[in-house]
Amino acid sequence: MGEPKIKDKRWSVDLEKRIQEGHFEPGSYQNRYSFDPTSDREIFVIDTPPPYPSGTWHIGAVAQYSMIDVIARSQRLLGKEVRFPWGVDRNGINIEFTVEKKTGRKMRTYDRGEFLGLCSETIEEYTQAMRKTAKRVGLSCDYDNEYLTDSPDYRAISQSIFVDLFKRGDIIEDLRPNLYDPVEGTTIADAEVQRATRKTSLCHVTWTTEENEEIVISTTRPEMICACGVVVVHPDDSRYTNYVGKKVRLPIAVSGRTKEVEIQSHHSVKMEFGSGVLMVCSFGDQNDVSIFRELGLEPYVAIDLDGRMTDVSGPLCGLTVQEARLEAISILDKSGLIKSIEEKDQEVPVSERGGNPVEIILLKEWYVRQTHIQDRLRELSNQSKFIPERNRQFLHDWMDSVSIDWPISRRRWYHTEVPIWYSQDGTKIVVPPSGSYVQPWREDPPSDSEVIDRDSKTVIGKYSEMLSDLGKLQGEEKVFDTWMDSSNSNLYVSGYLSNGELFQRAFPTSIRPQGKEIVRTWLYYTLLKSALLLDKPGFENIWVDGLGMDPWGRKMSKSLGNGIDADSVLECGAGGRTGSWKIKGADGKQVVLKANKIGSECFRLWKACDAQVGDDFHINPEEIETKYYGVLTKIFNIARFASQFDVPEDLETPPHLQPEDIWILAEFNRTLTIVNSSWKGIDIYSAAQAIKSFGTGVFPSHWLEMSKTRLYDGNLSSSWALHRIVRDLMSIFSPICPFFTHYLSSTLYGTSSVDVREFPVLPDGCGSQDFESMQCLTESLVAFNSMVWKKKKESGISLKAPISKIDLPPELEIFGKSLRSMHNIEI
RNA sequence: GGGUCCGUGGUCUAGGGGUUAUGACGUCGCUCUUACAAAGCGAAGAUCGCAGGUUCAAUUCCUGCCGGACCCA
Repeated sequence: MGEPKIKDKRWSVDLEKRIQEGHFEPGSYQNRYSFDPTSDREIFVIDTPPPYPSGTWHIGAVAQYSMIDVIARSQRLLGKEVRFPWGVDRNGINIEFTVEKKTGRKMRTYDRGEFLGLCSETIEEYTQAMRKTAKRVGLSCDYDNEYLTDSPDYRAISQSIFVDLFKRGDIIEDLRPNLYDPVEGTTIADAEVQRATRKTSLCHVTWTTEENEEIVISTTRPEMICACGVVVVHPDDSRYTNYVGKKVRLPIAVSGRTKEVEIQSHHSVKMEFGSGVLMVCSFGDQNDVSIFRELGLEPYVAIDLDGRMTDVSGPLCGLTVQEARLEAISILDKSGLIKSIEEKDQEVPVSERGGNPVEIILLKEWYVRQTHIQDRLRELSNQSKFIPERNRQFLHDWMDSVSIDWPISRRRWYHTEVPIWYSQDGTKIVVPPSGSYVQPWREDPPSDSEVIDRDSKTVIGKYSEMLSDLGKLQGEEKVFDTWMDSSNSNLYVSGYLSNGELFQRAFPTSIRPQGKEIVRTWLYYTLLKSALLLDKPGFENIWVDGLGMDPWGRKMSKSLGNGIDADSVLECGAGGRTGSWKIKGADGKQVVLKANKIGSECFRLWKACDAQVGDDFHINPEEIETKYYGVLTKIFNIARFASQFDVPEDLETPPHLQPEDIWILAEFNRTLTIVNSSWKGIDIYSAAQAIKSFGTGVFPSHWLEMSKTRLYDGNLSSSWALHRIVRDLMSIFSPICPFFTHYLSSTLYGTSSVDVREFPVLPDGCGSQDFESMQCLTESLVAFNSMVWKKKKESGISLKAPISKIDLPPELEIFGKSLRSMHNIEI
């Protein structure tokens, strides 16, 4: 016994930062956390969500990410060889928007190469900031092998997979109606469409039949009359039975098409909407598209790629959609054909990224076929374990609603290029060899490229040998949807195309951790890829967490003004600074939240203890501090207390143990069992609860108080139990609070808890044959101690004052000496 | 319109067909007892959203409703 080896009197954010500084030293960091693909240990690959660098990293996302780190560390503790990659998703329209905003110039006013340079510079700044936050929150990623989705390396894999799927016929090109954002000039996928409520005018327009009968048609889109292919009524609607089969004249002039359309019946018409008569235009909305397909009608292209009306629209030609709508109303009004106009709230589809109203336009795009494989995909996905199980439903719901193929090409720039060149006559296609990254819009194919027949998709020769047959090549200008890149992440991190031996061992990827909001995109597309390429499930486990919400239960977002930046929470308390956050409360008024100290360890502990996986979690810094900082202080001081007693030479071999110590080892053993099975089952919450309740409850309050006399007397049994428990407690706690436990275990025992690669098991000789009977005493012991404490309180005497007339329950007589000494009981 | 989750002391939360419903924060009282006052100990505080139903028994299961949140059409 002597002075405590731990000098600090309490845990602090400054101490945490000091520990962190030493932790990222080159060398020691790699030894701890790098991944050895040739290891004999069981391989555990985590398909981490590559975050998109956008300037600030959201506290909710960081909270989620810190739990992925807990998974990584706990699997290391269980002895697995863990690959915890650090990937960054850098492709996409977001960074293009950022650059446009920063420079005040639209993308298309730039030279393409110049614009890419600007994007890449800007995203690099953001990437650096993000990596810093990742380290600050303690993510034990393999930073040295960082992957970027816009690197030639990663893009080469994307392109190779594209070529592979293309050769198999799973990727096709076709002219189809597509969702299109005319403002940003690009196709978008179903999954990227959102709904927005807008005020629209519902016009009731008078049309006349060939027999000069009047019929009123209600529409919110009079500018689309030029694309009308048919007018429909409900088959059961007796008001219009007589009209079916007749022809009506279009009420606005058109050019280059028939001026009349037929009235037909269709079950999709809502009789109670407007007049109950519907005009069906090519590509007015999704329903129009399906009716056109069903009736085999000839579509009219009314809107061009710039969002302007085409020739077919006659007097509206050249106007934007918005202008054309007003002009159409004005023309109809002048002809006296507007019966009335109603202002209505309408839900309109808008693009997720740009917020622009979406049009449906006929375009030649590339598609991944997906409708044919849904049944198989469901079978395969059912082989993965979902954590929690109920979140499987999100995937099933989405799969049920998939009805068209996935358009993967985009008319943007900062993305992976579609790796295709077309021959001069358009009948042949040149594709690059596997493993190369190409930019067809500015370079020629590599010499070892292949030539493929465009229709039959068969390889017809080598590019280098067919130069003369191809004529002047035309490089594809389109790029991939970003999900086309990020949906390869599991393949990439498991060694697909880069390390066949590893891939054999590592696929299906051990776990996919992610948020529930991207089930329909990232998860779905990844599973689709794995199914198409390998006919295998993508993952063994799929861990789907909830979302970070504000303290009032609303999703954090910029527009609501209730977002919190991650760095501000992690730094709160450093240098004694108080953190302060102004956010909008539930009533729209600004609320100021304050906390004095949080840091990464407290933050991680909070997330681990406070929210079950899959549940949305409320983020309130005040609460994080008040609920969890005390827990750290408590455990810190237990270690500090222990540090004043010499560590027994051999912590592997117990001395002859006394009943008090067998009892606490029994309790600890129960905790070890729970934590072990929780880590195995990727149940962070249960592990955290078990550790917290043992470490702040029965261990310090009852055993430690009861054992002080023996410890100060140099009793070996008690000091062995104390140190063995503290040491192993640090190990099992290290996945949640790595810096905290690293510091304590290194200081006390000379070995770090974060280096433990085997889950602790109590050695023989701990009296395990008595564990069961000892555990039965816990309840009685706790009750007895409380009774004495209460009695002293009621008598108004201090806890160390002597007390008499206290009888021990007979079953506690084996702890008699300790209890009498603890409470100063006089006989 | 569909799906998922949630409604338990002032606040947050655990649980789950059966005698006094878990824990934390806050509140109040006491205590600086050789780890810990950025702490400890103790106390008060809940008819478990509402209405039906199943049952000997419901806060727990079922149905409906009300309220909140998220996802989707």
